[in-house]
Amino acid sequence: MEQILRGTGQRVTRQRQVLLTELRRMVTHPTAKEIYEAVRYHLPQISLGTVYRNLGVLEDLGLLRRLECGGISRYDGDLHRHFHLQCVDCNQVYDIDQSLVQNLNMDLLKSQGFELLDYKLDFYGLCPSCKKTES
Amino acid sequence: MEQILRGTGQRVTRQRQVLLTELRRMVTHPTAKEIYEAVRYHLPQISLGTVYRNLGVLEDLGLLRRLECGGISRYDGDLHRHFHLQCVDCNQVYDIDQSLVQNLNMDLLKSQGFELLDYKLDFYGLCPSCKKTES
DNA sequence: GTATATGCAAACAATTTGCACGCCT
DNA sequence: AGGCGTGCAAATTGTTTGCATATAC
Repeated sequence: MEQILRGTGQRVTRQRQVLLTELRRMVTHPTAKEIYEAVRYHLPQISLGTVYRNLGVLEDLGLLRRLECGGISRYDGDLHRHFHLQCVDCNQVYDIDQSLVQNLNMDLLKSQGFELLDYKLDFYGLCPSCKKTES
Repeated sequence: MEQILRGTGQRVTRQRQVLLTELRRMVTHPTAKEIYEAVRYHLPQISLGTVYRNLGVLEDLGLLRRLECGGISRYDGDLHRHFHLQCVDCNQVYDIDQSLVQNLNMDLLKSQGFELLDYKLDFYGLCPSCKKTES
């Protein structure tokens, strides 16, 4: 992270270091406020505005990913390509390994004149525990 | 639409009829406010609150789909299965035919205990016109 | 006639922003 | 030393909600 920040003329601050460290530790796809709470444990003076600003900076640099979950943003520090399943009952977000989806043929799109930069594949359904409760 | 509404004990109002008709006519994946403007042309007294309420109702009934685009919702009246490409430059949303993505193997997920209800595949990149301007 | 839907406006919640001060380089 | 980053609080924006009235059934 430090090299990437410095490479773009931006500064390595304690707030950014702690934020990314905490996000990478969390496996729950936290919201901005949840990240704020986690970071505040180490930096009691940090503000929510700084969290939002730095989430934006780190997202632009590709150091984290933002998920759109029912109108609010959640964040993911795991950069290895994978998908998500959001439970429509408890709203928890689960990781789905990319290998479950085969033959995503990206090249075809480029032939239509689009410059393809990224993609997101999201599933919606019931997680095993909610599925049990439903019945 | 009328049968589906009545089937769930809900009423067929002029607001709902015009809203869905207008949305189906629009090919631009409009926001709630854009839909409000279009509908207001026919129903000058309609309120934005009613538009939001009815977008929710019609979405729950599966009569339209909601897209999450950079923190705000856009709506799609085209129910045939297709994907979207959002231009990261002009933010326009383009339709991508499902046939461009082959072998999306949904069955594998179910074997892990999830009840799979829906999925969304979204691409991000540059549309042909923005791609030209960039270079 | 009765319950649901509407219009209006206020409330809400997530996110952004302006500004004076602080800290990274 | 200089400028980017921060904390704080206020502003903004998309969306939701309470309530009295209107309307579909």
